[in-house]
Formats: sequence, C-alpha cells, structure tokens
Amino acid sequence: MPRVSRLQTDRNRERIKEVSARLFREQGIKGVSVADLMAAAGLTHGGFYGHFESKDDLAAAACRQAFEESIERWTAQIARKRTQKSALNAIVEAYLATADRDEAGKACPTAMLATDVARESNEKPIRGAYLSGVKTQLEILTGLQNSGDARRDRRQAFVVFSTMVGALLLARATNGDPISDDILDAARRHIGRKEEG
Amino acid sequence: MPRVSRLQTDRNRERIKEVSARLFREQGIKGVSVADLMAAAGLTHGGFYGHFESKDDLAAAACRQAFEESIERWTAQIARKRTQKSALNAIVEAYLATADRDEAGKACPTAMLATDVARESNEKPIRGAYLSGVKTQLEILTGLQNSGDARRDRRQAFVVFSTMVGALLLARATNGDPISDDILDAARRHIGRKEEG
DNA sequence: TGTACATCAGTGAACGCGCGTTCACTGATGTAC
DNA sequence: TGTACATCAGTGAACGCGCGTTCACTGATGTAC
Repeated sequence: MPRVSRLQTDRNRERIKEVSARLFREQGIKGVSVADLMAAAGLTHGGFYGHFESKDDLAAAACRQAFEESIERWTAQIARKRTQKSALNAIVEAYLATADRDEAGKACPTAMLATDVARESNEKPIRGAYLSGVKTQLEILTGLQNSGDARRDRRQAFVVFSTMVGALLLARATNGDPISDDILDAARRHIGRKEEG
Repeated sequence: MPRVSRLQTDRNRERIKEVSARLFREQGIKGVSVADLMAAAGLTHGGFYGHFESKDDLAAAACRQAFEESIERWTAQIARKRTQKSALNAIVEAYLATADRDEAGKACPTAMLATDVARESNEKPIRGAYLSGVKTQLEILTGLQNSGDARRDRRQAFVVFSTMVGALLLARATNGDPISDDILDAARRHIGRKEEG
C-alpha cells in the first residue's frame, strides 16, 4: 500500500495538522501520543517523521493551524457586521457560547493552549507560534475598540480578551456544575453591556 | 533507616502534599512523576502508596492544599484592610503581580490547574476538590462587591475573577515578551479603576 | 524503668505498559527514454 | 503512448526510557509485660 501520490502526501500532512490542532486543544500536548495523532489521521505512527522533525515541531505547526482557523472565523464575523460594536459582540457571543466550552477542540487556541505553552521551555517552537497568534488576536480586538485613544483601545482590548479567556477556562474547569453556565453568562453580559453603554 | 516515628510520618505526608501542590501548578499533573514528587519531598518513590491510594488521589489532596494556602492568603489580606474596596484591590494587586506569573508554584490554583482539571474525567477526585476551591474564592470575591444587589455582586465577582484568571494565564503564556507585562498592567488598572469609580 | 517482640514506614528492585523515535522493508508513484 | 526503473510515503517491528504501581525486605518505632 505504501508510496502515495504527492497530492495525497500533502493531504496527509494537512490532515495530521488538523487532527493535532483539535486533539492538542482537547487533551493537551502531553495528553496525546504521536501514535494517537497518526491513527486519528488514518495513518500508522512510523510515517510521522517523514512529515515532521519531532513532536515539538508538530506542536508548533498544529498551534499555527489552530490560530489560522480561529482567526479566520473572527475575520469572517467582522466582515458580516457593519459596526465595530456588533462585530465585537458577535465574536464574544461565539467565544463564550456553551458550545465552545464543550468542544475544546474547536475553541480558541489562546485559551486552550495557554497552560501548555506556559509550561514549555522558551526554546520550543510552539512558543513563537503561540505568541504570534495571541498578538494577532489582540490586534484585531484593539481594532474593534473606539475610545479615540489608541493606547486606551489597546488596554481595553487586553482586558476584554483576558475576561473572555478566563471565563472560558473557568467554565471548562467547572463544567458539570451550574456555576459553569453562570460564569459564561456573567462574562457575556458584562462585555455586551459595556459595549452598548 | 526505615520505620520512622508517627510524627515524622505525618510530616512526610504533609511535605508530599506541599511539594505536589507546588510542582503540579508549575508543571502540570502529567508533567511530574510520582518519583519526581517523592524525591522533591526527600523520599524514595516506593513509599508513596503508604500515603496515598494513587496519583489521582494525591492530585486531589494537592489541589486542596493549594487552595488552602491561597485562600488563607486572601483572608489574611482582607483582615488587614478596612474597606471592601481596598481589600479587593490588595488581592488583585498580589494576584496580578509579576511575581505570581513567574512563580507558578505559588500562584492561584484556580488559574494554574484550570486546564489540567478541565481535561480530567468527571470521576477523578481532583474535580470535586477544584470546584470546591473555586466556589470558595468566588464567594469571597462576591462578599467584597457592594452594588446593593446580591445577584449583581455575584455576577461582578465572576467577571472580576475571570479577568484575573485570564490575565494571569495570558501573561504566563506570553512570558518573555513585553506584551506579558502589558496584559498584567491593563488588567490591574482596569479592576483598580472600576473599584474606585 | 527495662526487656522482648510485633508493627509498619520507607527502601529499591521489579512489573507491564506506552512513550518518542528509528529503521529495514515494500510496492505504487513519478521519471527517463 | 508505452516500457523500465529509480524514488520515496507509508508500514510495522524494534530501540531505550520513564511511567504508575507492586512487593519482599529491613530495621527503628511502639507496645506489652
């Protein structure tokens, strides 16, 4: 069965990145083995090193993949709305929907990978990929503020994003208890209200 | 050398819990082995199962230990202040100090263990320990709000805590880049300002 | 208070297992004519 | 367009290693007299 067409090879590599972007967010980098990932992509583990140098290398690629998907969704939501306010609201609503709490594999990589990345040493390639993704998201959120003062916009965006990330992670960690929904509700209400007033 | 006095046995168990509470927060539950933990407590790994049923059992005990330490610090800070506002400010300042970002082992377990707990199955004992700790912290923060409306106080506390947790985790994950400090600063300013206005 | 002995906290070797990574092999793909 | 062969993507067994957990053993502690 081996030796597959170049097109299929490329598809396989993309598939490995996609399943990794999902499974790393769900179970953590240490929570999924190379064999698990390859099996999820429909392959055997031996071929892994034909696509990536190491698991760390894949972790960085999967992180970039996750941010690409996530940021694409943000920009699509912004394109669909007429005002900054309504765009920010749409992003926040989707971010703090119970669906994202319950489907970690599709949720925001900034939140889902924050602790994994923080625990990796500074030399690991995932750190750069993560930092770059977070900065892009913060720039987008800053662009949706309109205080008239650029530095103030940036600070407001940082606070809004901190609240979003914190609420999503708290809701995930307390999932199964009613307080989990209460946390999401409180954050959604707070950010929404602020943007209207 | 074996067979140690009962007092020493109790001290050893406490020491295992303390180093675990620190190392689990720093490196994650999967990031530290039983042998690592026992060595950090000055013991060999074989004796572990005389103290705990399993690593999961220890994880729950270490989680309780971390919350005890953390909550004790909060109540001490509250006792030192005269007003709710100044008490909340003191807690937030300490929470978002760069020291806590750089010393994960001493920082808030709600933030440091959130992702680890979220990834554990619902049957694992750490989930109950974590939930109980978060709820206590949220009750304390609710008690420091004073809108006059109990439900509103609760929602405000949830939002403040989400912002604190999110900012600390984002700052940890971006540590090494100037944006890390900016995130902490923005959150500190925001919560401080709100409490004064 | 002192002696004789049962208890049991800690040791370190060992267990089966899964990890990240390597490698000889295979046979369909891609290429040269 | 058809044939001959070199390439190389994927396979699956194997590597050394560290994991969580078990267990026979040891000798100081705790207890009974």
